[in-house]
Amino acid sequence: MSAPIPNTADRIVFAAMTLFGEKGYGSTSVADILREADANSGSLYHVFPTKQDVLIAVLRRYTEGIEPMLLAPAFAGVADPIERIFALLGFYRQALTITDCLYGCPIGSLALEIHEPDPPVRELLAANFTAWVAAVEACLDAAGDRLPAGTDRHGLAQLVLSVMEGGVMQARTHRDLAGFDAGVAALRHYFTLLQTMAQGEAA
Amino acid sequence: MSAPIPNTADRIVFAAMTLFGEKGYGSTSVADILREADANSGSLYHVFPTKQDVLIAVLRRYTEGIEPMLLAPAFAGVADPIERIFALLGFYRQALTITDCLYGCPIGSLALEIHEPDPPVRELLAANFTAWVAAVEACLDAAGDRLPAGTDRHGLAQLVLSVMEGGVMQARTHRDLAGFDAGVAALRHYFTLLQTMAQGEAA
DNA sequence: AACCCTCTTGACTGATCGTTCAACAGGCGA
DNA sequence: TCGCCTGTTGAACGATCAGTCAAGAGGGTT
Repeated sequence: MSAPIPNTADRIVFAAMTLFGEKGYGSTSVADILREADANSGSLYHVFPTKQDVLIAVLRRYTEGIEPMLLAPAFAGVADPIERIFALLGFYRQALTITDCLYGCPIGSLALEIHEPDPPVRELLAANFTAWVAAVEACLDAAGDRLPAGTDRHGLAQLVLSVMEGGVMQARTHRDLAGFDAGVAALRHYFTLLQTMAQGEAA
Repeated sequence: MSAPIPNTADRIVFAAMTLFGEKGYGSTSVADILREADANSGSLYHVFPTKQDVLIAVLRRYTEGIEPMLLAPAFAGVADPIERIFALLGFYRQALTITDCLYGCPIGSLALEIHEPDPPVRELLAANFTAWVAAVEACLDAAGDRLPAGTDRHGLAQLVLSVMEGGVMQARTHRDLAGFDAGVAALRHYFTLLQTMAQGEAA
């Protein structure tokens, strides 16, 4: 378990992940990636046919990282499934706080930046959203009959994603967390009403 | 009222508005704009010091266009203030439908693409969001006591913006309206619950 | 006519872009 | 020791980028 020395390919992917998150895909040059990864262009093109293949590797790593890097830390110490959803939202809030409202969700940024993405890129972006929504939906399932019977849990999970992405967008644009917080507060209120409804059903 | 012949500056702004919406700011070259506007580089740089000033002009035009180009047509024939909000969301849905889920909200796309925008750009993006939220908030105000007393109308309007932007993002990424529709349906349900609450208060 | 001013033309610049490639380094099996 | 393979080096390439500029067109004023 000693610290593994990252090989060139891993350093490149990590550097690209950082830079794509900070500056976006189009505004990050291959030269930027090489500088950040301390590598040469030949090494990059020995592993990745094109810059887009670096993006694909980055998106794959994001997909793999959802569970260990995002859900696990966000859910740590939170047992209640509905509170887990808000803990997840709190995780993004923290990222915004730390970076002065600059860094939000890299998948959302890339999804809107890449306007006509090649099929593999679009599918990976979609897969990231799907996995995120599935994680929230699993929390809703775990909440069992605390939600009204017949609740569209998948649709509700998609609403949670919209609240997160829309909140990040507003926070970044206004350099102010208010828009993010307002969305989360309204969502919280909606969940309260849903749980009240479910209690009424039980009686 | 005969059709005015657009001058070069207007043609450039219109071309840039189209292209920034289709391909984004970074992926649109000045040469693209000149081709679309049928103009020469000297003409553009005679009017606009830099490419960013073209973006600023585009964002100004978007701000001016919110009322006549967005709200007026979306609200046409819809008197009920709460239905107006959903008519506005329907307007974006229509844009997604027409363009096969490619074209969403240009302001949202630009807001996430421009990562460290110069102050004037960021302020114009923020002004667009502010005006949009204010329009929704005005509908909520017009709904009067159909919403519970003490409702945070500004925060609720920000939620509506998040639902729109998050829905557009999901629709574009999945090339499928389902994520957009699910968010709107959940929002509709939340509004129904709020109105039920308000009726209970009245009794 | 002479002058001025606004706007247009389009070739041009230097920088930067993504990408290529011949040369080379080092470990490993024969 | 030899060849082989994986991976590295960094100069170089053509394309494209945002931006420049000297020249001129066209209309209004004197």
